[in-house]
Amino acid sequence: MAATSPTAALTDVSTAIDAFVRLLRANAAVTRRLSTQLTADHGLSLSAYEALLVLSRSEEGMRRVDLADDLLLTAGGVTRLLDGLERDGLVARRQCDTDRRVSYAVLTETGRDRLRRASESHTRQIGELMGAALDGEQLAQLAGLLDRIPGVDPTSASCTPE
Amino acid sequence: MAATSPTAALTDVSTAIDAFVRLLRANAAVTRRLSTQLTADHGLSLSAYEALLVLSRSEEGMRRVDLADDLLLTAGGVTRLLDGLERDGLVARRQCDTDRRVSYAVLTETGRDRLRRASESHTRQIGELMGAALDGEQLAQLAGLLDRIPGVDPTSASCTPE
DNA sequence: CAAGATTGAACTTTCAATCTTC
DNA sequence: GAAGATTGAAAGTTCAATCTTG
Repeated sequence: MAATSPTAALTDVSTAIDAFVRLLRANAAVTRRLSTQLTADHGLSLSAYEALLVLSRSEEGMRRVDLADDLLLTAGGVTRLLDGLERDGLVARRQCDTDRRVSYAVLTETGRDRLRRASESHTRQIGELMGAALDGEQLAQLAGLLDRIPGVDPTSASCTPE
Repeated sequence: MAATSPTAALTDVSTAIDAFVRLLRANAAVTRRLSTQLTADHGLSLSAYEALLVLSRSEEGMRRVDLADDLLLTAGGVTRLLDGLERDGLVARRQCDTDRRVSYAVLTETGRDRLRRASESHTRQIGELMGAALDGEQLAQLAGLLDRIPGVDPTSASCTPE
Protein backbone atom coordinates (compact mmCIF):
# COMPACT_ATOMS: atom_id res chain seq x y z
CA MET A 1 0.00 0.00 0.00
CA ALA A 2 2.49 2.66 -1.01
CA ALA A 3 0.87 6.08 -1.13
CA THR A 4 2.89 7.62 -3.88
CA SER A 5 0.57 7.98 -6.88
CA PRO A 6 -1.91 10.82 -7.55
CA THR A 7 -4.42 8.78 -5.59
CA ALA A 8 -2.33 9.35 -2.48
CA ALA A 9 -4.79 11.70 -0.84
CA LEU A 10 -7.69 9.34 -1.47
CA THR A 11 -5.76 6.44 -0.08
CA ASP A 12 -5.02 8.36 3.08
CA VAL A 13 -8.64 9.23 3.66
CA SER A 14 -9.86 5.69 3.23
CA THR A 15 -7.08 4.44 5.47
CA ALA A 16 -8.13 6.94 8.08
CA ILE A 17 -11.74 5.82 7.79
CA ASP A 18 -10.67 2.25 8.17
CA ALA A 19 -8.80 3.00 11.35
CA PHE A 20 -11.73 5.04 12.61
CA VAL A 21 -14.24 2.26 12.08
CA ARG A 22 -11.99 -0.23 13.84
CA LEU A 23 -11.67 2.17 16.73
CA LEU A 24 -15.46 2.39 17.12
CA ARG A 25 -15.88 -1.35 16.87
CA ALA A 26 -13.00 -2.14 19.19
CA ASN A 27 -14.39 0.21 21.80
CA ALA A 28 -17.85 -1.28 21.55
CA ALA A 29 -16.61 -4.86 21.75
CA VAL A 30 -14.21 -4.29 24.62
CA THR A 31 -16.33 -2.03 26.80
CA ARG A 32 -19.41 -4.16 26.44
CA ARG A 33 -17.60 -7.21 27.66
CA LEU A 34 -15.69 -5.61 30.51
CA SER A 35 -18.58 -3.50 31.67
CA THR A 36 -20.84 -6.52 31.93
CA GLN A 37 -18.31 -8.36 34.02
CA LEU A 38 -17.59 -5.40 36.24
CA THR A 39 -21.27 -4.78 36.89
CA ALA A 40 -22.05 -8.41 37.60
CA ASP A 41 -19.05 -9.00 39.85
CA HIS A 42 -18.82 -5.70 41.71
CA GLY A 43 -21.80 -3.51 40.90
CA LEU A 44 -19.65 -0.87 39.26
CA SER A 45 -19.94 0.69 35.83
CA LEU A 46 -16.76 1.28 33.87
CA SER A 47 -17.01 4.99 34.58
CA ALA A 48 -17.59 4.37 38.27
CA TYR A 49 -14.47 2.24 38.37
CA GLU A 50 -12.41 4.85 36.58
CA ALA A 51 -13.69 7.54 38.95
CA LEU A 52 -12.79 5.53 42.03
CA LEU A 53 -9.41 4.84 40.53
CA VAL A 54 -8.66 8.47 39.85
CA LEU A 55 -9.85 9.45 43.33
CA SER A 56 -7.72 6.75 44.90
CA ARG A 57 -4.64 8.62 43.78
CA SER A 58 -5.41 11.79 45.71
CA GLU A 59 -5.62 11.77 49.48
CA GLU A 60 -7.33 15.15 49.80
CA GLY A 61 -9.94 14.55 47.14
CA MET A 62 -10.54 16.24 43.82
CA ARG A 63 -12.61 19.06 42.47
CA ARG A 64 -15.45 17.95 40.25
CA VAL A 65 -14.19 19.93 37.29
CA ASP A 66 -10.84 18.23 37.42
CA LEU A 67 -12.48 14.87 37.67
CA ALA A 68 -14.49 15.70 34.57
CA ASP A 69 -11.30 16.50 32.69
CA ASP A 70 -9.66 13.29 33.79
CA LEU A 71 -12.62 11.12 32.95
CA LEU A 72 -13.46 12.84 29.68
CA LEU A 73 -16.95 13.65 30.98
CA THR A 74 -18.96 16.86 31.20
CA ALA A 75 -19.62 18.64 34.48
CA GLY A 76 -23.18 17.37 34.57
CA GLY A 77 -22.03 13.84 33.90
CA VAL A 78 -19.65 13.97 36.84
CA THR A 79 -22.32 15.30 39.16
CA ARG A 80 -24.56 12.40 38.30
CA LEU A 81 -21.85 9.80 38.47
CA LEU A 82 -20.80 11.02 41.92
CA ASP A 83 -24.43 11.14 43.03
CA GLY A 84 -24.60 7.41 42.57
CA LEU A 85 -21.28 6.75 44.23
CA GLU A 86 -22.26 8.89 47.21
CA ARG A 87 -25.56 7.10 47.51
CA ASP A 88 -23.62 3.86 47.67
CA GLY A 89 -21.25 5.30 50.25
CA LEU A 90 -18.16 4.92 48.08
CA VAL A 91 -17.43 8.61 47.78
CA ALA A 92 -17.99 11.52 50.14
CA ARG A 93 -18.21 15.25 49.69
CA ARG A 94 -15.83 17.71 51.29
CA GLN A 95 -16.15 21.48 51.24
CA CYS A 96 -13.41 23.81 50.22
CA ASP A 97 -12.49 26.33 52.93
CA THR A 98 -11.27 29.05 50.65
CA ASP A 99 -13.80 28.87 47.80
CA ARG A 100 -17.34 27.94 48.61
CA ARG A 101 -18.19 27.22 45.01
CA VAL A 102 -16.10 24.08 44.84
CA SER A 103 -16.80 20.79 46.50
CA TYR A 104 -14.26 18.01 46.66
CA ALA A 105 -15.00 14.37 46.09
CA VAL A 106 -13.10 12.00 48.38
CA LEU A 107 -12.95 8.24 48.44
CA THR A 108 -14.39 6.65 51.57
CA GLU A 109 -12.88 3.60 53.18
CA THR A 110 -15.73 1.59 51.72
CA GLY A 111 -14.90 3.02 48.33
CA ARG A 112 -11.26 2.15 48.69
CA ASP A 113 -12.13 -1.41 49.65
CA ARG A 114 -14.53 -1.79 46.78
CA LEU A 115 -11.98 -0.52 44.33
CA ARG A 116 -9.33 -2.84 45.69
CA ARG A 117 -11.56 -5.84 45.35
CA ALA A 118 -12.81 -4.86 41.90
CA SER A 119 -9.38 -4.11 40.51
CA GLU A 120 -8.24 -7.64 40.99
CA SER A 121 -10.69 -9.27 38.64
CA HIS A 122 -11.05 -6.23 36.39
CA THR A 123 -7.38 -5.94 35.56
CA ARG A 124 -7.18 -9.66 35.04
CA GLN A 125 -10.09 -9.50 32.61
CA ILE A 126 -8.51 -6.61 30.73
CA GLY A 127 -5.35 -8.63 30.45
CA GLU A 128 -7.24 -11.63 29.16
CA LEU A 129 -9.21 -9.67 26.59
CA MET A 130 -6.50 -7.42 25.27
CA GLY A 131 -3.79 -10.02 25.62
CA ALA A 132 -5.85 -12.64 23.82
CA ALA A 133 -4.59 -11.61 20.43
CA LEU A 134 -1.92 -8.98 21.04
CA ASP A 135 1.46 -9.58 22.64
CA GLY A 136 3.22 -7.07 24.86
CA GLU A 137 4.96 -5.33 22.04
CA GLN A 138 1.79 -4.96 20.02
CA LEU A 139 -0.09 -3.62 23.03
CA ALA A 140 2.59 -1.00 23.60
CA GLN A 141 2.49 -0.11 19.94
CA LEU A 142 -1.27 0.24 20.04
CA ALA A 143 -1.13 2.49 23.09
CA GLY A 144 1.51 4.63 21.42
CA LEU A 145 -0.51 5.08 18.27
CA LEU A 146 -3.71 5.94 20.13
CA ASP A 147 -1.82 8.42 22.26
CA ARG A 148 -1.08 10.51 19.20
CA ILE A 149 -4.73 11.18 18.56
CA PRO A 150 -5.64 14.68 19.75
CA GLY A 151 -7.29 14.67 23.16
CA VAL A 152 -6.18 11.20 24.18
CA ASP A 153 -2.92 11.65 25.99
CA PRO A 154 -3.32 14.32 28.73
CA THR A 155 -0.51 12.64 30.65
CA SER A 156 -3.03 9.97 31.39
CA ALA A 157 -2.54 7.38 34.00
CA SER A 158 -2.18 3.74 34.80
CA CYS A 159 -5.14 1.73 35.94
CA THR A 160 -4.41 0.05 39.27
CA PRO A 161 -5.00 1.51 42.73
CA GLU A 162 -1.91 2.55 44.71
CA MET B 1 1.55 -16.92 25.36
CA ALA B 2 4.80 -16.33 27.19
CA ALA B 3 3.52 -15.91 30.74
CA THR B 4 6.45 -17.70 32.25
CA SER B 5 8.26 -15.59 34.82
CA PRO B 6 6.40 -13.88 37.66
CA THR B 7 7.16 -10.44 36.26
CA ALA B 8 6.16 -11.33 32.74
CA ALA B 9 2.51 -11.64 33.65
CA LEU B 10 2.54 -8.39 35.57
CA THR B 11 4.17 -6.49 32.77
CA ASP B 12 1.72 -7.84 30.27
CA VAL B 13 -1.26 -6.90 32.38
CA SER B 14 -0.20 -3.32 32.94
CA THR B 15 0.62 -2.94 29.27
CA ALA B 16 -2.79 -4.30 28.45
CA ILE B 17 -4.42 -1.87 30.85
CA ASP B 18 -2.53 0.97 29.30
CA ALA B 19 -3.73 0.06 25.84
CA PHE B 20 -7.25 -0.39 27.16
CA VAL B 21 -7.37 3.05 28.75
CA ARG B 22 -6.08 4.67 25.57
CA LEU B 23 -8.72 2.86 23.63
CA LEU B 24 -11.49 4.25 25.86
CA ARG B 25 -10.08 7.75 25.72
CA ALA B 26 -9.45 7.67 21.99
CA ASN B 27 -12.99 6.54 21.36
CA ALA B 28 -14.43 9.23 23.58
CA ALA B 29 -12.34 11.98 22.03
CA VAL B 30 -12.90 10.97 18.43
CA THR B 31 -16.60 10.15 18.59
CA ARG B 32 -17.48 13.26 20.53
CA ARG B 33 -15.89 15.46 17.94
CA LEU B 34 -17.18 13.71 14.86
CA SER B 35 -20.63 13.15 16.23
CA THR B 36 -21.03 16.83 17.03
CA GLN B 37 -20.04 17.81 13.51
CA LEU B 38 -22.23 15.20 11.89
CA THR B 39 -25.24 16.22 13.94
CA ALA B 40 -24.77 19.92 13.34
CA ASP B 41 -24.08 19.59 9.61
CA HIS B 42 -26.47 16.83 8.63
CA GLY B 43 -28.75 15.95 11.53
CA LEU B 44 -27.36 12.43 11.77
CA SER B 45 -25.92 10.60 14.74
CA LEU B 46 -22.86 8.47 14.20
CA SER B 47 -24.98 5.33 14.46
CA ALA B 48 -27.50 6.71 12.00
CA TYR B 49 -24.72 7.40 9.53
CA GLU B 50 -23.28 3.92 9.92
CA ALA B 51 -26.73 2.41 9.46
CA LEU B 52 -27.38 4.34 6.25
CA LEU B 53 -23.95 3.35 5.04
CA VAL B 54 -24.49 -0.34 5.64
CA LEU B 55 -27.93 -0.18 4.02
CA SER B 56 -26.50 1.63 1.02
CA ARG B 57 -24.56 -1.47 0.14
CA SER B 58 -27.59 -3.71 -0.28
CA GLU B 59 -30.18 -2.99 -2.91
CA GLU B 60 -32.85 -5.29 -1.47
CA GLY B 61 -32.54 -4.11 2.10
CA MET B 62 -31.44 -5.94 5.22
CA ARG B 63 -33.01 -7.84 8.05
CA ARG B 64 -32.92 -6.05 11.35
CA VAL B 65 -30.98 -8.82 13.04
CA ASP B 66 -28.24 -8.62 10.47
CA LEU B 67 -28.09 -4.89 10.81
CA ALA B 68 -27.67 -5.32 14.55
CA ASP B 69 -24.72 -7.62 13.97
CA ASP B 70 -23.12 -5.21 11.56
CA LEU B 71 -23.58 -2.19 13.77
CA LEU B 72 -22.67 -3.94 17.01
CA LEU B 73 -26.06 -3.04 18.47
CA THR B 74 -28.78 -5.09 20.16
CA ALA B 75 -32.06 -5.91 18.46
CA GLY B 76 -33.88 -3.31 20.52
CA GLY B 77 -31.29 -0.70 19.68
CA VAL B 78 -31.75 -1.31 15.97
CA THR B 79 -35.52 -1.08 16.24
CA ARG B 80 -35.21 2.32 17.86
CA LEU B 81 -32.55 3.58 15.54
CA LEU B 82 -34.63 2.63 12.51
CA ASP B 83 -37.73 4.16 14.09
CA GLY B 84 -36.02 7.51 13.92
CA LEU B 85 -34.73 7.02 10.41
CA GLU B 86 -38.18 5.97 9.21
CA ARG B 87 -39.74 8.98 10.86
CA ASP B 88 -37.30 11.14 8.91
CA GLY B 89 -38.06 9.29 5.70
CA LEU B 90 -34.52 8.03 5.23
CA VAL B 91 -35.34 4.36 5.58
CA ALA B 92 -38.43 2.35 4.69
CA ARG B 93 -39.79 -0.98 5.77
CA ARG B 94 -40.31 -3.91 3.44
CA GLN B 95 -42.00 -7.17 4.31
CA CYS B 96 -40.54 -10.55 3.62
CA ASP B 97 -42.75 -12.74 1.45
CA THR B 98 -41.58 -16.06 2.76
CA ASP B 99 -41.24 -15.32 6.47
CA ARG B 100 -43.65 -12.91 8.05
CA ARG B 101 -41.53 -12.50 11.15
CA VAL B 102 -38.82 -10.58 9.39
CA SER B 103 -39.01 -7.06 8.09
CA TYR B 104 -36.39 -5.57 5.87
CA ALA B 105 -35.01 -2.07 6.16
CA VAL B 106 -34.36 -0.35 2.85
CA LEU B 107 -32.76 2.97 2.09
CA THR B 108 -35.08 5.49 0.46
CA GLU B 109 -33.96 7.89 -2.21
CA THR B 110 -34.00 10.62 0.39
CA GLY B 111 -31.83 8.47 2.59
CA ARG B 112 -29.39 7.84 -0.22
CA ASP B 113 -29.14 11.55 -0.92
CA ARG B 114 -28.65 12.40 2.71
CA LEU B 115 -25.90 9.83 3.05
CA ARG B 116 -24.19 11.07 -0.08
CA ARG B 117 -24.16 14.62 1.15
CA ALA B 118 -23.09 13.68 4.66
CA SER B 119 -20.32 11.38 3.58
CA GLU B 120 -18.49 14.19 1.88
CA SER B 121 -17.82 16.27 4.96
CA HIS B 122 -17.81 13.34 7.34
CA THR B 123 -15.06 11.45 5.59
CA ARG B 124 -13.09 14.63 5.27
CA GLN B 125 -13.40 15.28 8.98
CA ILE B 126 -12.35 11.75 9.81
CA GLY B 127 -9.33 12.22 7.61
CA GLU B 128 -8.46 15.48 9.32
CA LEU B 129 -8.84 14.11 12.82
CA MET B 130 -7.15 10.76 12.37
CA GLY B 131 -4.60 12.08 9.92
CA ALA B 132 -3.67 14.97 12.18
CA ALA B 133 -1.06 12.96 14.00
CA LEU B 134 -0.83 9.63 12.21
CA ASP B 135 0.50 9.05 8.73
CA GLY B 136 -0.85 6.44 6.35
CA GLU B 137 1.40 3.71 7.56
CA GLN B 138 0.56 4.33 11.18
CA LEU B 139 -3.14 4.37 10.42
CA ALA B 140 -2.88 1.04 8.67
CA GLN B 141 -0.91 -0.33 11.58
CA LEU B 142 -3.50 0.91 14.03
CA ALA B 143 -6.33 -0.67 12.07
CA GLY B 144 -4.42 -3.93 11.89
CA LEU B 145 -3.83 -4.04 15.63
CA LEU B 146 -7.43 -3.21 16.50
CA ASP B 147 -8.62 -5.87 14.10
CA ARG B 148 -7.00 -8.54 16.19
CA ILE B 149 -9.17 -7.76 19.18
CA PRO B 150 -11.93 -10.36 19.47
CA GLY B 151 -15.20 -9.13 18.02
CA VAL B 152 -13.76 -6.30 15.99
CA ASP B 153 -13.07 -7.74 12.60
CA PRO B 154 -16.18 -9.58 11.27
CA THR B 155 -14.91 -8.97 7.77
CA SER B 156 -15.97 -5.43 8.30
CA ALA B 157 -16.34 -2.92 5.61
CA SER B 158 -15.16 0.32 4.16
CA CYS B 159 -16.95 3.54 4.99
CA THR B 160 -18.00 5.39 1.84
CA PRO B 161 -21.15 4.81 -0.15
CA GLU B 162 -20.49 2.96 -3.38
C1' DC C 1 -40.04 -24.29 21.62
C1' DA C 2 -36.93 -20.93 18.70
C1' DA C 3 -36.28 -16.71 16.02
C1' DG C 4 -37.39 -11.94 14.56
C1' DA C 5 -39.07 -7.86 16.15
C1' DT C 6 -41.00 -4.61 19.38
C1' DT C 7 -41.89 -2.33 23.91
C1' DG C 8 -41.45 -0.55 28.86
C1' DA C 9 -38.28 0.50 32.25
C1' DA C 10 -33.79 1.77 33.38
C1' DC C 11 -29.03 3.63 32.78
C1' DT C 12 -25.50 6.75 31.22
C1' DT C 13 -24.44 10.84 29.28
C1' DT C 14 -25.21 15.43 27.13
C1' DC C 15 -26.99 20.13 26.55
C1' DA C 16 -28.78 24.26 28.13
C1' DA C 17 -30.54 26.79 31.86
C1' DT C 18 -29.87 28.07 36.55
C1' DC C 19 -27.92 29.01 41.18
C1' DT C 20 -24.21 30.45 44.03
C1' DT C 21 -19.91 32.34 44.84
C1' DC C 22 -15.90 34.63 43.20
C1' DG D 1 -19.47 38.76 34.34
C1' DA D 2 -17.01 34.14 34.91
C1' DA D 3 -16.37 29.67 37.27
C1' DG D 4 -18.01 25.60 39.88
C1' DA D 5 -21.79 22.86 40.46
C1' DT D 6 -26.47 21.19 39.90
C1' DT D 7 -30.90 20.21 37.48
C1' DG D 8 -34.68 19.21 33.86
C1' DA D 9 -35.27 17.49 29.53
C1' DA D 10 -33.71 14.67 25.98
C1' DA D 11 -30.85 11.29 23.28
C1' DG D 12 -29.09 6.77 22.66
C1' DT D 13 -28.63 2.14 24.45
C1' DT D 14 -29.48 -2.06 27.04
C1' DC D 15 -32.12 -5.67 29.31
C1' DA D 16 -35.95 -8.46 30.04
C1' DA D 17 -40.54 -9.38 28.86
C1' DT D 18 -43.74 -9.98 25.18
C1' DC D 19 -45.93 -10.82 20.72
C1' DT D 20 -46.01 -13.17 16.37
C1' DT D 21 -44.61 -16.44 13.21
C1' DG D 22 -42.04 -20.47 12.03
